[in-house]
Amino acid sequence: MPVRVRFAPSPTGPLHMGGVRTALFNYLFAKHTGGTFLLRIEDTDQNRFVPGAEDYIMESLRWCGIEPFESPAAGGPYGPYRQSERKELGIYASEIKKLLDGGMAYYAFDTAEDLEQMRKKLEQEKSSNQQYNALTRMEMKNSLSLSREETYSLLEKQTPYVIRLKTPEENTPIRFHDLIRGDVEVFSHQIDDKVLIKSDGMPTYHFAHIVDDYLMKISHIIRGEEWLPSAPAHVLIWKALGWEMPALVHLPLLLRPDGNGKLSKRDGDRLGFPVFPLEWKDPFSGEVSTGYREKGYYPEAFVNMLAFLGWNPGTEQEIFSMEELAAHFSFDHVHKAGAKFDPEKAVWFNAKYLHSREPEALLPAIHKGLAEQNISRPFSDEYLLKSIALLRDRVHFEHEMTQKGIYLFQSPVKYDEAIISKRWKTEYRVFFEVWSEQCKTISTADAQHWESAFKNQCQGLRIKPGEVLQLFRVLISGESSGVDLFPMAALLGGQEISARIEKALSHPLMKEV
RNA sequence: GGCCCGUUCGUCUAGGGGUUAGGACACAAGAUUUUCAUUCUUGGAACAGGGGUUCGAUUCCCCUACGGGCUACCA
Repeated sequence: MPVRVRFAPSPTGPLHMGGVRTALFNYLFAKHTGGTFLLRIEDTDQNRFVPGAEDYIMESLRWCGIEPFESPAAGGPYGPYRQSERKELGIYASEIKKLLDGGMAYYAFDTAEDLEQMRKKLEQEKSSNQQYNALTRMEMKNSLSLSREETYSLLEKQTPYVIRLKTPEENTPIRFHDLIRGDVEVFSHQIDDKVLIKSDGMPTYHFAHIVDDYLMKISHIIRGEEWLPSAPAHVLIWKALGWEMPALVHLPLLLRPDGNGKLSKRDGDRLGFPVFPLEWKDPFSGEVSTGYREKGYYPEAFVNMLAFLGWNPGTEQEIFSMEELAAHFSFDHVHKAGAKFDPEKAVWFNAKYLHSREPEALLPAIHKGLAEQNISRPFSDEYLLKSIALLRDRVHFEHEMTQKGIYLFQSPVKYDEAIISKRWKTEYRVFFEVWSEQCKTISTADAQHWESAFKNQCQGLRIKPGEVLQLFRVLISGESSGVDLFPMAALLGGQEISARIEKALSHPLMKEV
């Protein structure tokens, strides 16, 4: 049986990184086995529909390089790929009729108030069972508790109803196998009579996904662990429909970095990291949430990081391309426990990718960064390449090269006050005046030459290099730390260095101290 | 409350009846002959607890504790 897997999000908002990881594991498994990965939109809840969410999901997957072979946009042989459109085809209606006719599902007419009352009562009784199921349904208003005539009359009067799954009357064990968790057993009285068709005529997730997975010939259901508790009910539905079940795979959850609980949007806001792949603007509130893309992450790094949340290759290799990931992926190496997300490791992954980029490949990023900082002065590629060589390994993101290394492209406008007040002495003024003059005469781009010239002068004036080294840096860059000092001087050139020193020496900070 | 799933350094994890319990992130120290970063080296740091089974258990079984998930006409 060929492998066919699906990612089935509902368009109720932006896809969060946990969802992306579920999509990724589906995709990797498909690629690994030579199978098919498809995207199905589960939009059966009309109340929660959010405009733009479906496009967001598609764009997120595209950015990550997780392209579905079949989808609402790409089409495919098992369409349509939106459940709302499948409903129009009458697929769910014909299947639910089989269940109704076979006595495996029934009509229920209870109102919201009825249900609330039942739950209250059960809670007051401290009953261990608090569900609408085999133990309680005969006390409710449905086609099982009502006479045939009463039921017909209610239906004729167009009384709102739902269709529920009829779980077994006896408390029988339901067993299933999960590729990650092994055998799981639950007793049927623990399961509720799940609503299969809502009063608006739409199927619920529980019913729709089973019909669609069957019709789309899905071989493996790979989804988050939050679905594990309802899996036994799904087993019952599969059996009632008389279909062979796909394999079940429940992935561990992504947990918040601190404390406990599922990763949520709030954690991102609070701890300052994105939880969404792409920026998202809420169409109702207008609230904007940032994304990994907008924060400057490479999609490759993001995917690599995500893959390692709950999975490992069993070796010590950590950097994997999508192809390598697919080649090595297996559920045998998926961890059972939830994984706490560590934003710092995400940064590390990005830096790792950045540091292995060829300098030439970083040219566009530098141009973009300079434009963003309104620096219009043209630089030669040679100059830019040398700057990249100096900057690349000390930053974590492309845009940081022109932010943290802005002094390579413009003369500093302010100086690190703390370091100046700590180190500056009046007698150094002479040193730097002499040094500035000397710089004018240095025309070489050889960093070694610059270093020995600087040290020679220190010796001549009986000053230890360590005393003035950092001041030299502050004078020409404004910063107390930065790229290698003498290569930077060599890059900027004698005239520029001299000009910057003179400009700095006329600054009030250097005058008054 | 009930049910299900889980538990190896702070975090992500490897391992699996006999190991100096391995790696990565983070952290600390040292080195690159005097800044900062990178890099390199080194270091501290873990098998939740209690019972079994066994010559031997971190590894297998049970219990407890703790954590998480689910408990909607949401997915």
